[in-house]
Amino acid sequence: MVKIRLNSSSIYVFKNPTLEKAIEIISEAVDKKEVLIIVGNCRVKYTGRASSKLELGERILIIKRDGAFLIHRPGGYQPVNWMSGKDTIYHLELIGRKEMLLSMNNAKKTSFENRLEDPPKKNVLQIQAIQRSPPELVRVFFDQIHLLSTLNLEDTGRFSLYASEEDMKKAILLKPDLIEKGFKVVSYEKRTDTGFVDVYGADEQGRFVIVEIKRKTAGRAAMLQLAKYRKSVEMEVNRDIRCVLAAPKIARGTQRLLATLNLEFKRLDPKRCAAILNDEQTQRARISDFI
Amino acid sequence: MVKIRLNSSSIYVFKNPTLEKAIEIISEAVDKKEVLIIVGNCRVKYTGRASSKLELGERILIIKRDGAFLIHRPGGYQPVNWMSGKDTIYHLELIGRKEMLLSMNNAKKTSFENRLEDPPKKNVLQIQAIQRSPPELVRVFFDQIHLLSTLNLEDTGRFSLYASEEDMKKAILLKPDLIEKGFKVVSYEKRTDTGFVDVYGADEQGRFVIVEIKRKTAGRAAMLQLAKYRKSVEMEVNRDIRCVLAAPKIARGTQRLLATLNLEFKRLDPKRCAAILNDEQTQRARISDFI
DNA sequence: GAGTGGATTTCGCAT
DNA sequence: ATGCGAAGTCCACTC
Repeated sequence: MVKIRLNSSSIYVFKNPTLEKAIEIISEAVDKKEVLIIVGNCRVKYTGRASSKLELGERILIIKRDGAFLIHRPGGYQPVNWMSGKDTIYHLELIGRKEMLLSMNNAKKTSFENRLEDPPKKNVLQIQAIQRSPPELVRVFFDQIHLLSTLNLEDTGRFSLYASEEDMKKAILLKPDLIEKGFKVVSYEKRTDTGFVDVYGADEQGRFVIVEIKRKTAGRAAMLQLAKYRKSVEMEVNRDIRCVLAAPKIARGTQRLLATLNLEFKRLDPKRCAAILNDEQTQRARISDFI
Repeated sequence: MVKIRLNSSSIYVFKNPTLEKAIEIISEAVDKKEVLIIVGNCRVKYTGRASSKLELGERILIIKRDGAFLIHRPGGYQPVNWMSGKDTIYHLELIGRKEMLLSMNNAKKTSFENRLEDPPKKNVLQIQAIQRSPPELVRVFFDQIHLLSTLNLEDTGRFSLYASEEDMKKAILLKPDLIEKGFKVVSYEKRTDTGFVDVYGADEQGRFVIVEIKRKTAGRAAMLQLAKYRKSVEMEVNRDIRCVLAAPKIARGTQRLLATLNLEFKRLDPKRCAAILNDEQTQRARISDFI
C-alpha cells in the first residue's frame, strides 16, 4: 500500500490498501465530510422503494461530502445504485465472506452461526449507506480495493442554467413585449382549480390574457390544458379571456385544434429568452469571467 | 508528475500531470475506451437543449468506456453537467487562457485576434464532448489537473431490480391468483388505440378482465385511464368487461370515483411480487451467491 | 426519427 | 409530510 499526498489541495491517493487500512481512511473521510473515490471489486445490495442486487464486478464508488453516494459501472450515464445524500448516514464494517453472502441473501444470522465452525475471516469491507425517509439501504461489499482517494475539493463556482421553462417565464416578466406589444404582466403561476397558469396579464386593450409557456414544441396536451385553464379563469373573472400559447413551435397537425379551442400561438425561442436574461444579468457576470 | 501502475487491473494514476501530459493520457484512454477519472480545477460550458455555465472550481470528471461523461461537484447526487454517451465524440485541445474566456463567452475569434498582441500561452486543457442528436456540446476547461486515473475495469456482474411495475406484471403472469382465484392471463401489454393495458385476461366465469398495475398508490389518473381503456376494449370485443386496478392502495378520496367508474380494486404489494419472483427465480441464483 | 409511459425518477414549490 | 409539475429529465419501446 502506497500513500501519496498531493501538494495542491488535500488530496490523498492510496494504492491497493488493505481492507483494514481502507476502513480507517474511509471512516475518517466520511467524518470529515471529504469526497471519497473508491475503485474496487464489489457486490451491491439495495432495499428501499424497490430492491436490487448487483453481482461481483469492478466499479467506482463516490461518496460526496454531503453524503451523496454513487456507484458507477464502467459504462452508462446513470449510477447503478445510489443514495441522494439527504440524511444519509454511513456504517462501515469488516465482515467474513460467508457473513456477507448470508447478509446478501437476507438469511438470519443465527442460522449462519449454527452452521459456523470457525470464526469467519474478516475479508470483506461492507459500506452501508442508510437513509431514514424514505427508508432506504444500500450495502456495498468490497473484497478488494484497487484505488482509494480522499479529496478536499474547493468549489464555490456559480452554476447558471439558461432557457429552462422557468427562465422563459422570467424573460417574459422582464420583457413582456416578447408576448406582444403592450402586454402587461399581472401575475404569474396563478393557481386555478385545475392547475397553474404560467403568466397572467393584460393586453393593450385591457383584455385579460393567460399565457402558457412550453420550452419545446407545444402539443395537443398543452392546448387542452390551456383551454381548461381558460374555462376555470373565465368562471372566476366572469369575462372573455385571450389564451396565448408561447413556445418555439407547435406540433404538426395541431393547427386545427389551436383554432378550434380559440387559442393564439406566439413563437418564443428559448435561446432568445436566455439571451435576454444574459443581457439583463451578465453585465456584472462578464467581469468575473475575465478574472 | 508521478505515474503509478497498479498491479491488479490495468489502473494508472497520475499525480499533478502537466496539461501536455494529461492530453496525451486522456486521448489514449478515450481511444482505448478505458474509464477515466479526472480531478482538477475547471470551468464548464454547455449548449444544447438548454445552455449552462459553471464557473471555476474543483470537480471530478468521469468519462466512461462507452463515452458517458459526468462532471460531479463535491456535493449533490446529480452531475452538474453530463453527456449520455450515445454517439458522444471527444475533442481535446490545449488553448490559451484568453482563448478559453472568449470561447466561454461565445465571442468571435476574429475580435479576439484583433485585440491579441502576443500569441496565447497554451495553458488550459479543453475537453469537448459532442453529441449529434439531439445536438449537444459540453466543454470543460481545466487549468490544473490534480489527479488523473485511467481504469480498465472488469464488470460483468448481473444487475437485478425487483418489484418494479414490470416485475409486478411478471409476478401476475407467474401467479394469476394474485388478482383473484381462477383468473387467467390472456395477454399483456395489449395495445389499444388509446394506450396500453397492463394485463388482459379472463375470470372464472369467462368474463374479460383488464388489469392496470401501479407500483404505488393508484390515483384519479390511473382510474380515468383504466376507464378509458375499458371503453376502447369494449368497442373492440363488443361485450362487457371487468376492470381491476392492482396497486398497493388507492389514494384518499378516490373511493367514490372507483365506484362511479365501475372499477374494482385489488390490493397488490410490490414486495410480495418481488418475493414471488425470488421464489421462482433465485433457486439457482442462490447457488451463485455462495461462490 | 418521433411519440409514449415508467422511474429507487430527482428537484422544486405549493399546501 | 404530501402532492403536483417540470426536467438538458433518462430509458426502453413502438410506430
